[in-house]
Amino acid sequence: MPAYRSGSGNPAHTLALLWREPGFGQSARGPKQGLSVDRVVDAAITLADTAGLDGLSMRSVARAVDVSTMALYTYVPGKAELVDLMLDAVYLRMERPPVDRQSWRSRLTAIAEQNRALFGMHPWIADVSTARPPLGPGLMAKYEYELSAFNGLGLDDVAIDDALTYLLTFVQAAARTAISTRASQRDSTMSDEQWWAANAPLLARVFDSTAYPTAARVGTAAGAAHGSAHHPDHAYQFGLARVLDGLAVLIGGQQASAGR
Amino acid sequence: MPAYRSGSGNPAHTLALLWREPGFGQSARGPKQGLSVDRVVDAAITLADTAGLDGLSMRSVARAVDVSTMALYTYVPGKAELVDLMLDAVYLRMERPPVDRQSWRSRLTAIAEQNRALFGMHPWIADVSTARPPLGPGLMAKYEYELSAFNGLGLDDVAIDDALTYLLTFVQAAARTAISTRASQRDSTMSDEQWWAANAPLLARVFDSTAYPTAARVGTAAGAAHGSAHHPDHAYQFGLARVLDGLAVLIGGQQASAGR
DNA sequence: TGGTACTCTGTACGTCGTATAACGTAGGCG
DNA sequence: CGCCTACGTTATACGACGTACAGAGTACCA
Repeated sequence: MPAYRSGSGNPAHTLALLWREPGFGQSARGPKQGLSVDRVVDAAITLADTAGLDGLSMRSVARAVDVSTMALYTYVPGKAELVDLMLDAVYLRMERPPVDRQSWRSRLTAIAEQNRALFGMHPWIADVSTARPPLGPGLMAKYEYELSAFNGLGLDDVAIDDALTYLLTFVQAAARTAISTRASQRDSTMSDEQWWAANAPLLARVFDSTAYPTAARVGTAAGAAHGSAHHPDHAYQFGLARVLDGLAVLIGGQQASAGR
Repeated sequence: MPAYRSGSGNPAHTLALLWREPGFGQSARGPKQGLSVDRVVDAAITLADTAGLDGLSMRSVARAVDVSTMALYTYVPGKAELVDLMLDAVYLRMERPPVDRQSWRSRLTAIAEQNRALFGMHPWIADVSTARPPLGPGLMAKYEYELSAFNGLGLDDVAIDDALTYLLTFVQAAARTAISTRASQRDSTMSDEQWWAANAPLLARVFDSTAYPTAARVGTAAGAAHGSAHHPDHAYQFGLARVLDGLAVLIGGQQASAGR
């Protein structure tokens, strides 16, 4: 899929749109606009939530808000900028409960969970390019909030940014796995278990398990341990524990919670 | 971009293709095939390396091997399966130097570096869905090899699989960031620094830095520390250190290497 | 020496983002 | 009060995409 994300277009225009600068929604002369940027963005988010970024087409958005396709281009310069606006909009709407929890582990776990929930509601986010993020009010609020979870840990500003980036990168990666697992099941009429089951006998014929003894042993063990169904969830839980343990070493002092 | 990856088609057919089962390249009757699956796959890899998965079209592959577009479909059932074959092919060709290094940290670092190099040579891999991997000889060899780095650490089979998955997921996520940063720079005529510079004054007008004090402070510090806000290389180094520290806790005994 | 199973080609369909031009509307100015 | 003009909106069109389908040509087997 094309890496839909602006950076492309005029940064000034995109920024003005993100912050809903006046002078972009209305001009003196001519007919009034029948819609608003927000209506368009909301419709697009709703569509993308069920169809994904590729299923999201300018035509489908136009149909949803009941205008011709090209009318959208008076609200938004193009699909890349629309995605920017969608992303900032969902960022802005995230819940941000107070972060006064005792331990930093529970604070960071909460941040991770909130982001995981976001990917759950809006799977298309996982496909949005992360370079050159939309510098809108949503991203700012999210960044400000998440940084606050790192207060009082003795990290300097640069380390705080690094640590947050690390945490969020992990959540995004885990979410991508979960999403693509779901997507595979959805558009193949075959469940994951059925797929592995369908492959097993053929694989047995073609695959010399003496040639790859460790792979055969570990793969079998891993497959048996979790029916391959909850695999993404398990990977998230395992990974988050590791991420926190890794950060614990950076933060120092705290004793890590071992065990799997 | 559509999530090009099979699982879709007939698993039997895909598997047979992956293992180059005889009976798929040649049939008794009719004209001989002028090409081979390998020629098609190689051409596709070369194209994807420079144009990405979206720039890779069946038409362009056909042009590269000098046949009509539809002739490809006698070698490969469709683009999804072609991508499966490409992925397994580059896996198979990875270097696998002996892993007898002393410390497990250097072993895992080597695995990470090899995968990072793979993403560097074949950026399109980062866009390939990870669910339902191509169960071909390349993946098997890679899996077998990478598992061997976890020998003798006292982890059980399930934990080994979890740990490897965790490591590889991290490398992929870091690679994605690096790749999309490069991509942004490539197709926007504006360097990352220029883009941030272009945004800075506009942002200053629209962004109330008293409303987001932490974000302003940390963002500035991070931006100053390394020339722009997103530094894929730094994020990789920072992240890998954290990943290893996190696994150290799991493995136990070893003292973690603190410090950033 | 057919017949037939196969390879390969060209055309066509429906999708996409968006450029372009035509049309309609309504406010500001004479 | 009425025209001009800037702007919203629409329909059409272009070139890309993956691939279904029908036809043409080829070489083995009976």
